[in-house]
Amino acid sequence: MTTTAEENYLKAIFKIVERESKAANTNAVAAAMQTTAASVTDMLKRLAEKELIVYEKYRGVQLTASGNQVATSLIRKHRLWEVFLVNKLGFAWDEVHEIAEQLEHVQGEHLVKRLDDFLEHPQFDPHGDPIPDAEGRWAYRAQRLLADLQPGVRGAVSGVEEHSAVFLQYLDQIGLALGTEIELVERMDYDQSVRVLIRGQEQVLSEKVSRNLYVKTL
Amino acid sequence: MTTTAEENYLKAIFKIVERESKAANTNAVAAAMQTTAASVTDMLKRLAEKELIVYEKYRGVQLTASGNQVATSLIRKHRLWEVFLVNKLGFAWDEVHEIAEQLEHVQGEHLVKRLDDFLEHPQFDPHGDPIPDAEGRWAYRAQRLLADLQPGVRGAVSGVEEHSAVFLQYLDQIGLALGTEIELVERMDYDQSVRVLIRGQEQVLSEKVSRNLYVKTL
DNA sequence: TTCAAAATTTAGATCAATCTAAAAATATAT
DNA sequence: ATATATTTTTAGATTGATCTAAATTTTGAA
Repeated sequence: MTTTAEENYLKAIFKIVERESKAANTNAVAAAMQTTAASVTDMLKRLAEKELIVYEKYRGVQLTASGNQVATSLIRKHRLWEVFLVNKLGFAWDEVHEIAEQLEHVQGEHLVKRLDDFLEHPQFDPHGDPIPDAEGRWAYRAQRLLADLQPGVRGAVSGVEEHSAVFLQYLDQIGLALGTEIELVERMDYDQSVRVLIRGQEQVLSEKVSRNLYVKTL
Repeated sequence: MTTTAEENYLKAIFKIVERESKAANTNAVAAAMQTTAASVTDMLKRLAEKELIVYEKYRGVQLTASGNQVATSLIRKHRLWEVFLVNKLGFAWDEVHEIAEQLEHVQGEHLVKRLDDFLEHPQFDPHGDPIPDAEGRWAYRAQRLLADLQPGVRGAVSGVEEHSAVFLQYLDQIGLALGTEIELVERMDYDQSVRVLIRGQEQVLSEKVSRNLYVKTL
């Protein structure tokens, strides 16, 4: 069927198309896959041959229905395995990406279904990202970036935009986890940093943090 | 480090050397890996280059200390994942081999340790095979083939020699699982089939079955 | 609008893992 | 002990995934 390399390309293309709302170009895919544009062109030909993508030379690439199905299933598996690693094996949220990256390619009849049952059908992964269901449907998340909230608004941390270990560890350090209540006290005109209230404690978060933190308002 | 293909060769060599108590020859490895002797020779050169095996042309192959460590770790991971699949996800014992074959190659710091903790340090996998500990030590199993027991001896099923799905399903059908108590009533001179007592019911098992079933005598 | 810069593709290699067919080495049976 | 059979290795290809360097196409700025 599809190789691991092909699957990783499909996932990368899916994410680029989702983010940019247009066909993914070769360089964007190369950057995402940490490889060269030439390698990407080769792979795109193979994926087009298998009708997993629609590829027009020099014009970028999009997923076909079956390519989309493969990518969605991979994201589903990746996020379910992340829930397993954190909730069952006790990993921290910044430690699970690389392992889930491998686990998502494990094939086996009923494996995803049984894992999903075992985990009791989680809707979100440990970073707050939605887990598509078995039919590929996505849960809608009523959340906003901390950067977009008005002063005085309260909410609970519901996800992160950036997934780097260093950012996640920083959040740990300042006592922010999924579900933590947070109130935006004031946004500084000078540098767009924000004063927030976390467990009765006032703290200052940089604009960068506020642009990478999702909050579900209460 | 080592590729998945290399790891699978090391595991195959480990098992052949264990079974035959001598260097594994090319054809035996080819049979185990379901490939050609020529492919095996190629791979042996690469593995010898990496000092994972000791390979003398035309004289067979054995594992070095580091090759042995890799193979043992793979078997440990394979069997731990099988325990996970059966005990946690609810798979049957004849359904888990292929999936564990993939899971054993997943790399990740602390993954095996955390999985082992989560499973509460099982000593045996769902087929009764011993799981080497983190230092590569094997649990000793005081078990004998049903075929080697004397009439009148009672015991509990403790493992299988053959691992095929069809054999395991046959055992399910006749009500034999790990731990099931069984008594050898009589061995027939004619065809070495055995009359056994299982949960008060007498049944006849073929010689073939008796040669593939391990019993821990009481 | 044209031409240089940027993006992309093509050409030609390389590497791991495999194959078939042929050659060489080892084992075995008369 | 020698010839035949078996086992193993070598030679030469192939495939997927990658690379660098060169050629081509597209984009956008003067």
